[in-house]
Amino acid sequence: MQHDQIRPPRGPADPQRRERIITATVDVLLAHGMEGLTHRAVAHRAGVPLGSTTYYFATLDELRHAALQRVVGAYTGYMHAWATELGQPTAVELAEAMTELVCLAIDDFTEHVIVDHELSVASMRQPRLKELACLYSSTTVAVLETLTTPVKARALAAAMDGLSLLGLTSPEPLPRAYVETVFRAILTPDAPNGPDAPHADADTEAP
Amino acid sequence: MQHDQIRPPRGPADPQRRERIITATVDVLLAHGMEGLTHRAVAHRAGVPLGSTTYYFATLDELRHAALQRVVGAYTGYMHAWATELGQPTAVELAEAMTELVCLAIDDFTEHVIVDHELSVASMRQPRLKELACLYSSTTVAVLETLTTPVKARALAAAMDGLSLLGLTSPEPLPRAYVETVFRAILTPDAPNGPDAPHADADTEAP
DNA sequence: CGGATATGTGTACCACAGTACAGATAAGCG
DNA sequence: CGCTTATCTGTACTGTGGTACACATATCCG
Repeated sequence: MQHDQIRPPRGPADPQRRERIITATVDVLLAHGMEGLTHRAVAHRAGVPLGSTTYYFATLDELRHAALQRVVGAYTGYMHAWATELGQPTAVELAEAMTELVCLAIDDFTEHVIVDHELSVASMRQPRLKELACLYSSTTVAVLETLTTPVKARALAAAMDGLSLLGLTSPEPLPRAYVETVFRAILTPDAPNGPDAPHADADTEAP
Repeated sequence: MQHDQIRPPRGPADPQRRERIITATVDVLLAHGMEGLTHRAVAHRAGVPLGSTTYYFATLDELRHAALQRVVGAYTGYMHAWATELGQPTAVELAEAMTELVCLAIDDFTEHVIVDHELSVASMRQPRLKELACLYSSTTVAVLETLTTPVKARALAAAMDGLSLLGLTSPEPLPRAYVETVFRAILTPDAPNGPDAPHADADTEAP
């Protein structure tokens, strides 16, 4: 406190250490979920001493929050890019794209989606997580609203969450046709499709 | 082992003790979630000594499983009764009934629904819970299939899960109109409703 | 009624994990 | 080059919680 120092008193030896800790935290979350997130697991993963994790983040809550922020950020970024690439799809195209999206999420981004759901559920009992969970859910609706009408966007968003939940819950993989019929039911009027008569391959029993 | 005893060697002093422990476990789950489920909390709640909880259930997993079974059972029972009472609704009636159902779930059965979601999410990392989580999700679809076409039933089920997730996640209560438009989007063809032009009051921003 | 056996419980052990903090280390300055 | 000060880390403390298990208690049979 001598010279009214304004700049940070000293630069840290490894300026990326904080970042690496967050990254490691995300990795631990993906691998073991909220339940498995511990200071020690993060420290091990990041290759830093245990003390570092509490040095850069006062409490485990803070650390978790920082990591979840990054996860949600990845989601919002991904979704915006996805929508941009889609342009102005027709109803059928959108149904197809959403099917692709959900199947990809379940198959290739399993851990990410699981963490997203864990965040949502955790936010139900921990108000401190509400904000992030809301950002997540509102992003979906906001992005879909650029592709269809507001009402359908809501329905699609809800269905998307429900389907990914189902896909990750059921032991067998969710049939692609199953997913697609749901989105078509929302996006295309009954008439063109036949009054709901299911496609031959779309009638697989719900797992 | 003297007389080849076949009947259970002796009746327990309090034959309802086991049941009371399960009930207490459910209560703890409702109040504090999976995270907060501990032997001690259950014992306290049930008014039994700590040892009892491990006496009747070898492990915490077992206890949790028994309690979740009861929660899911309550859900399936409720849903079947709900569908029975509905009879053969029109599309509009069904949309209304589902709106009522979701709003009621969020407002009056909050803790129950939260536990349901906790079960679903937990089952993603714990295969031992898959079976129960599946029973839960498949019940919804099965019940709805008695009220509408299979494809719409799936869409409704997915949307229902997504909406309750959203309702429990968002800080402000989910507007009733918001919920209803989603179900109407699935259940009623575009034409009669106007091509998706939202109702005046149904356009509340997503929370 | 007394002993044998099933039934139930209080206590203690152990592992895990969040966090505090005394010290170690390194950077700047005179 | 040594002192001061900020930066970092190893270790230890503490609370929590699952589970084991030695004892207590109750039932039944002879």
